[in-house]
Amino acid sequence: MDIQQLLTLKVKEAASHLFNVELPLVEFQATRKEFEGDITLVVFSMLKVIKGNPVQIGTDIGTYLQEKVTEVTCFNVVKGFLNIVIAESYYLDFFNTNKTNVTYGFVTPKGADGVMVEYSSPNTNKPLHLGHVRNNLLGYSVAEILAASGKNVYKTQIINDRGIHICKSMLAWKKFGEGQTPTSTGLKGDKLVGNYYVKFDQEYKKEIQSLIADGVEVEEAKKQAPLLIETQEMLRKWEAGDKEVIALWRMMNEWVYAGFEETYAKLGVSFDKNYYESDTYTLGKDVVEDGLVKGVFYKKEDGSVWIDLSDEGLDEKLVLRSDGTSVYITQDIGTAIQRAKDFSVKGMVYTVGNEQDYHFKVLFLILKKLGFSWAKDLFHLSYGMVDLPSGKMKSREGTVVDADDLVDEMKNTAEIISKELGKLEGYSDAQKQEVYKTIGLGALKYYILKVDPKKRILFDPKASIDFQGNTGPFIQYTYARIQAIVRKASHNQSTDISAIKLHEKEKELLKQIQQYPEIIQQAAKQYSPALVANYTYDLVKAYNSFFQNVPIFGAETETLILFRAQLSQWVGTIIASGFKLLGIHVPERM
RNA sequence: GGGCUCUUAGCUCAGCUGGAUAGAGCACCUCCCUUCUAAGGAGGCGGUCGAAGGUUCGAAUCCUUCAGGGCUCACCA
Repeated sequence: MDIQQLLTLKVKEAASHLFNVELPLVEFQATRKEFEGDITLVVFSMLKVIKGNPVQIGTDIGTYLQEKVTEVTCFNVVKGFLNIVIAESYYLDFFNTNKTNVTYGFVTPKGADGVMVEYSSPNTNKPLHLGHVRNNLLGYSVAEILAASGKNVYKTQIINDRGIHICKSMLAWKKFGEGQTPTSTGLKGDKLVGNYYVKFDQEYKKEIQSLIADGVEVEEAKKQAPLLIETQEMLRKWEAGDKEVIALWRMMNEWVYAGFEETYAKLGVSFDKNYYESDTYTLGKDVVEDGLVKGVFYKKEDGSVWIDLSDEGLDEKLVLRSDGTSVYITQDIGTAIQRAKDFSVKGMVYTVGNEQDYHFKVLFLILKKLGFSWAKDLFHLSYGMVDLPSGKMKSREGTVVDADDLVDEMKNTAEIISKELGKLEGYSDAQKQEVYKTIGLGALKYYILKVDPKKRILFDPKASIDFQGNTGPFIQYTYARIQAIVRKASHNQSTDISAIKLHEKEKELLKQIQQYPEIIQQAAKQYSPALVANYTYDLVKAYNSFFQNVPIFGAETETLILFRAQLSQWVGTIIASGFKLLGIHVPERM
């Protein structure tokens, strides 16, 4: 039990003892710097239950706490705030009992409390770009955070490997590709296929122009263009299982998967299971039948099936076309049910951009109406778009920021700065490259994850990513600095530190560390890596201030040296732990 | 037009269920490397929290209206 929990109990006890009332909630906050104290009870919020003068009430409760709680040494009351001073022995105890606990802050998963996190879910017709990068980093990090908070987590993606858009790149390759392969061109498979997707669009536009020149109306020209007709024909063949088309589709998809694997490895993300839309796109139809029987859905005269959500403030939504084929949401219904069977999970998290907010609202509602008990535990991890200074990324206009290029660029920048500073003497080239990669990726990941997922990010590839201030490298640097201390320190763990007088900066650090478990829980509850990022930053700021103002190896006594070195080491461990939750590595030197 | 969402310092962002004088970083200006890594530290400058009302002991936070930005409202995915 931490001090806040203990005090909460005792304040309730005081209220019932002194004022004969039951307190519904007790509100604490950190004491502001300008006042004496460690933790502050907000008396104002209790006035609804306890009538009287807040200063008097605060004083009465303070007196009670000082008498009954050994950790409380003294207190003061300012207006409606009761500032409580906690004994140093409490912080030293906290240090001694937790400093070597490697899973400090983590809750071990128990039982079948599983949750599935879906993220990435790319199309196989073009390479991953900046938008996917945000998606991947968010999904991966949320999965890590949920796992740390005590859940069994399964990471998945659903690969959109079929449909008219996939046929476009296939057709373009067939017509204009001249047998090019990743091996023959030296291109990554996803890049090669992406080029043909672009090629399709170019040729398609040419055909439209020439039709228009022949006097065809614009809309009509778009429909009549031979390339489009051929693509539609190809899709029909694919659905019919045409051997030649399927073989082409398999081959090109394999190229893309190899390319994606490379990018995922570069980003440091991974999945426990992949789903493929080509396997799942027929799912959900039987559920619609089921829902019809239950009266959740209804059929219109033309045979199409709908759900009426106007009671919920939404519209009517189509779930099956009049020709009996399924739409996007039909598949999602089927896939969700499939997954609930595959892994017996309680919750599912969908990492998908906020342009699909409405879709997921509808999806979750339908699943609830169909009566699935797990439907209440579904969550759409909705995030804002990543915009460029020039506006939205458009693949057709070539303004996309490619994921691979971006990572490489970050690494190069890290390399340039690192070489200027020249702190890696003695490292082999391979070790140096590893450090550059760690720093470059750290900068990118932190930059994206420190922002609240809901907010959109304006990304300026040239100016956005810094290496100073509230950045990944700043935090990594602090870690590297601490490791220098750890290397130098003696590793005697058993010195009695109970007589130490804590420095203000040390106490500050211990208070910060104490918050870590709660931060993980909050971040999990809110699905927000940003909370972890900002916490880590605050911790590092507090450490740097300590580092610069308090001598470690120059301390007066051996005990003090050891304590400070161990405290440093612990801070380092928590930095590494927090960063791991963000999917960011930390370097031993930089 | 309906729905959802965002707007905090010149720029990028914190600010958790309403709590003390709204906080960081970047940029700009001062200082600090014969001490453990200066990718650092100490300080300064900079704010009518988009606007106006309301709720109350107290509002950046909750409610209403308005302005501006984004997304969305397909028998596309």
